[in-house]
Amino acid sequence: MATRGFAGLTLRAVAAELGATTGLLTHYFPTKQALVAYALDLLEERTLSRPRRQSGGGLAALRDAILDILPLTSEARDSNRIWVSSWDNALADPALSADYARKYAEGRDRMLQRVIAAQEAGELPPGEPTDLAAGAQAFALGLVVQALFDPAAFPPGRQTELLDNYLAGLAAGPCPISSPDPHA
Amino acid sequence: MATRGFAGLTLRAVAAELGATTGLLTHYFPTKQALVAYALDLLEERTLSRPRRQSGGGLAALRDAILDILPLTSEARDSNRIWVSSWDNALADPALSADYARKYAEGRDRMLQRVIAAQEAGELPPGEPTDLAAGAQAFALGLVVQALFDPAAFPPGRQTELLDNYLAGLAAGPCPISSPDPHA
DNA sequence: CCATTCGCATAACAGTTGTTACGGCAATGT
DNA sequence: ACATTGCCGTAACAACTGTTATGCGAATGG
Repeated sequence: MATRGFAGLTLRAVAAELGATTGLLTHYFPTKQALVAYALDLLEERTLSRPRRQSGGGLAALRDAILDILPLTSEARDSNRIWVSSWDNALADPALSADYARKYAEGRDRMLQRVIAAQEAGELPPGEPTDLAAGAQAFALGLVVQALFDPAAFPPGRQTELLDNYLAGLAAGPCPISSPDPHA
Repeated sequence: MATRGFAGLTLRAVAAELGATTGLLTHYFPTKQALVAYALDLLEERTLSRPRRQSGGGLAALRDAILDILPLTSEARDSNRIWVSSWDNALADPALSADYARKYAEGRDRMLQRVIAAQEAGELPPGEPTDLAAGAQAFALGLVVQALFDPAAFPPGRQTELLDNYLAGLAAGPCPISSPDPHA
């Protein structure tokens, strides 16, 4: 199921996996889209309510948030696999696209709170925190994609190494260099 | 085509877009997978041979490389849209997955060369350049995904702003903090 | 203990998919 | 001018899709 791709996700396949038939599925879901929507909601809820890392406040909390996203375990890999596969379907439907946009905006908000906390703790230099939050989520998402396609090149240790390097750069870095001013 | 998703990419739809029928397609391609493989190869070649930004060496070159990836124009948005949509199909086939892994490894190599050049020019602090390259591509990929789902929140100006902030952090930052040494 | 309702399997349905076979039409070579 | 070749449209094919209709068996309620 997590290995056959979104295109191979057919009602009969799901029913077979459940040891049931299509009758059950059509009895509980009016349409297939409703089923996949429910399944993805369930996946999101499950991963969100999964025991989260909580090794500290400030920068460590930001690190934890990203670690909770990365495919470091086989379970997390499957989740990300399904999620990435669902992007095709989501991009084809404007309503679903808006839903996904909202989800990622919420993700950035979660990052934002931790970025602000880290800044207040002095672990991150000042600077527009929303930019840092968006950048952190971009880093996480991009690393997820690369790790999914090349698990051998991105074992858990490598992923955390890259993350720690990224965070170290953030901590030492971003003096707010305003973009070159055309008129001056 | 770029808007109907990968699942809606049917032989008859492609033929209709071409003003032809399925006979033409089956005459030139033994199977559908061969067609999409050719189409994606063509897309890759076209975007790779597209006029690339070249505003300078070192860090500016790295910036250019990422700008060439981001969906800053409608054309680039369509390319990225198709590319992201193809991930579902690619993840379902191990051989295709390996192909994609190779492609992204090549992308990291392109980043790597520019990272090294920037380091030699003193525009980036020393540190493992392969890590920076992987991080830069992760940042680019993740920003692509977020921008595709929420174009309103990530207009071109916002994307370049985030990129410049990221690069500024890189330039000021990464003093090579080795990860905590267990035995010492 | 019987009537009723509900849950779900069975089966049929129309539509679409990739693929294959066939035939005509135009270009080409002699 | 004629035969031949290859291009490609037409149409058929089997397989499979989501969805709908039907019916049986068990649980439920009086």
